[in-house]
Amino acid sequence: MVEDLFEQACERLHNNDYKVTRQREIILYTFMANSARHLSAEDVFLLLKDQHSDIGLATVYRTLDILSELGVIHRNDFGDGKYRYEITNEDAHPHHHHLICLDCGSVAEFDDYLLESLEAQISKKNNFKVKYHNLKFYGYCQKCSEKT
Amino acid sequence: MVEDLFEQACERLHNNDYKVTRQREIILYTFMANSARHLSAEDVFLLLKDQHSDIGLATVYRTLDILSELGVIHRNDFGDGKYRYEITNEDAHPHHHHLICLDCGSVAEFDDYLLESLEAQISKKNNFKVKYHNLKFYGYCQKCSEKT
DNA sequence: GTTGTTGCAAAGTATTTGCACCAAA
DNA sequence: TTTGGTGCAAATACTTTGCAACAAC
Repeated sequence: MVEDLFEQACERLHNNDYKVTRQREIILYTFMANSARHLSAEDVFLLLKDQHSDIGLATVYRTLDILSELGVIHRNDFGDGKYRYEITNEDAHPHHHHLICLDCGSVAEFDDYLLESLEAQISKKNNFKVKYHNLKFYGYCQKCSEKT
Repeated sequence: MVEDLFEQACERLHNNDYKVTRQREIILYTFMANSARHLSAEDVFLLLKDQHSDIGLATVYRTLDILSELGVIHRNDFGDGKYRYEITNEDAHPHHHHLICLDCGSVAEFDDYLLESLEAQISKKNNFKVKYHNLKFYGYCQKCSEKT
């Protein structure tokens, strides 16, 4: 299962004339090992610092670009000034959206099940070919609600 | 109607111990005169350049911060690396969401009418106090679809 | 008069790029 | 061997900040 994800990612790199380099493998593994988190480029870089201090920040940025272009990881913008990425795993963790706490910044998730029909309506009404959508709820998580 | 918007904005400034300065008035008028657009800080600055070249870019940024904090304008992030603002006008142009073209970057709008119930569900299920939501559809506008 | 505001230039933050060297296929 | 990838440092893009002069109330 986990190997599948990795193999799939390598295949996509191949198919798009990208090489499977040591750096890309390591970054991929980092995402697989942190599938519950939403990592920024800096986060990834810091996670690598101990074991793989030779990998530069620019390489991390370049790899994140490629992997998200290929759909291997998904790029999120939670409005905190940097992109955050998570590995795409439609089997174990299908398409979902985010609940972002305005107080502590924590990010929770919820499944996406009723945007499909809305997407179809929108497409028709506006002559707009929807490729994907992005839904975010901002508010206060339980912890932060209780503080007040 | 238009004066109302302006008066309301000034009132909110007052109520929050902000002064109603010449610069803030001018920037407000700029938004009212461009209500159909989604202006970045740079856009506003350039619109002012001819008639009001004395207003600095930093002032524009500071004013946009305050006005969006007060809800007079609304801050959007369409993923092109800068924030874009539009004036809030619940009467003439109620709460809405955006269709962003992945090709030409144009932004169209659609009304928001069915997210309310979803919001309630989410709140209950996740113990999360939703304050607001943000829905974006990415895809191709009619023009760009026809090019291919 | 008091206090918040302004313009400017400098600093900050996230990201991208040029280039010589290096490694995957 | 060919072609794309890498690390580094410099560059870029957007935004924020320190500060002395200034304007709203």
